[in-house]
Amino acid sequence: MELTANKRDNILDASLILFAERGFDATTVPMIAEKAEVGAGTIYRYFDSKDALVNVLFQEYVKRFAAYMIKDYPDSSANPRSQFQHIFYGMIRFAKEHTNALYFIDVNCNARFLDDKSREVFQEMMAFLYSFVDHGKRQNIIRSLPSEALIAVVFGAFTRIYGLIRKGVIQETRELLADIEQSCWDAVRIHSD
Amino acid sequence: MELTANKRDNILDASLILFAERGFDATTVPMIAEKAEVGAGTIYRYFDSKDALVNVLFQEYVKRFAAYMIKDYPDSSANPRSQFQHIFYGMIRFAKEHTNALYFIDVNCNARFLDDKSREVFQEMMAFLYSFVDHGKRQNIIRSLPSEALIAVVFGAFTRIYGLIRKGVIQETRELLADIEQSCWDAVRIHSD
DNA sequence: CGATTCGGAATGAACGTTCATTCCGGCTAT
DNA sequence: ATAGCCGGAATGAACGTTCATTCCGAATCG
Repeated sequence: MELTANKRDNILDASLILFAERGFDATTVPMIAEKAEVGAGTIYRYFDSKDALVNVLFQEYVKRFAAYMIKDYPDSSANPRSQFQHIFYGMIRFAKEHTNALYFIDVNCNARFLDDKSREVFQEMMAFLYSFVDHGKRQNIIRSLPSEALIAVVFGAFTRIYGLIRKGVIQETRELLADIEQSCWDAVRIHSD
Repeated sequence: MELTANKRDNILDASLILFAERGFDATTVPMIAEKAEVGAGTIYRYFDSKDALVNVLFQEYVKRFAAYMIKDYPDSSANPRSQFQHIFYGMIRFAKEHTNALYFIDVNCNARFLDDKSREVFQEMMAFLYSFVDHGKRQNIIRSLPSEALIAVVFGAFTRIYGLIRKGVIQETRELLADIEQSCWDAVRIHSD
């Protein structure tokens, strides 16, 4: 039982690293098998196909990502500034622990191989972000731009930064992250000056 | 001669669309041939390999992108605010005319299939942006974050926005673009309030 | 308690398919 | 007429997937 669960996890872990490093199409099943230290056929004991595998992986991590942001989220009586901070630090915690997963989600969230379930799980996560943005816009604290655009700005900036951290170009320090958070907030908030 | 140049261009145009839509690995040479309305073998009359083709395409468009930003760039006596605006509107002009190319460059600027020349051309473009950021930091107008991070924030936000425009999720209006420009500037500048 | 049987998990060689690339017969333009 | 460009069938490598076989621990029997 232990070993069984372990192999499945080994396959998922190996896939995530390879998909993040090389992309889905450039990763072959034998590559995954080698990294997971299982036979190529074993992968098909746990997953119907390479496509099914990537979808399981995607859904798994999108759900976790959403959980990081939603956990202890200040309710709608809280001010947008602290809600933003909560979401952003949730993203940071996820990114710290699952840097490859963040990159994998980011690159593949519109990929052609995603099935309906994967798209649905992703949209659920986005719906949460829309509700936050709309709340802030109603209070005249967040810029009145399309919600998609505001989310794109923050998400784009954030994933890029973690791309640089992933590659070792910049160091992930508390100060840097605090500054980036402020920078992203300044991008979406309405300014008085 | 006319026809010859035309075929080469057809191949490049078809490749750009397909690489942007499906990605490099999921685009086959016969697909390119069909879209370009040439035989598969003809592609190899103009390019050594699929890899060589994608590198030519990448370098071509990175150079054009850089040209859009650098043309009429205000010299270092100008203030960073107007320099930023110039760069940003250069990016917008490029993105408007070559939306697929922007997406293609963005997604593939770290791809494993890029050769030394492609990386060099890309780095040249980045060097220009570094010099702008450093200039602004020295004048205490731009946040003292790593230049890579500041560029990533703006670039990440910008390419995401054009991703949405490309997909038709949001409309590309003069007002939206002006707001996004302001939003990105607010992300990198030092605030007085 | 050791020997034997058993069943499902694991394997990797082999399969059909599809890829990037080559090659050559025919077509075009002069 | 013919030189050279062109197209698409041919090719071999590599892909995702399958399946006959091996392996291994638990259950059963003597």
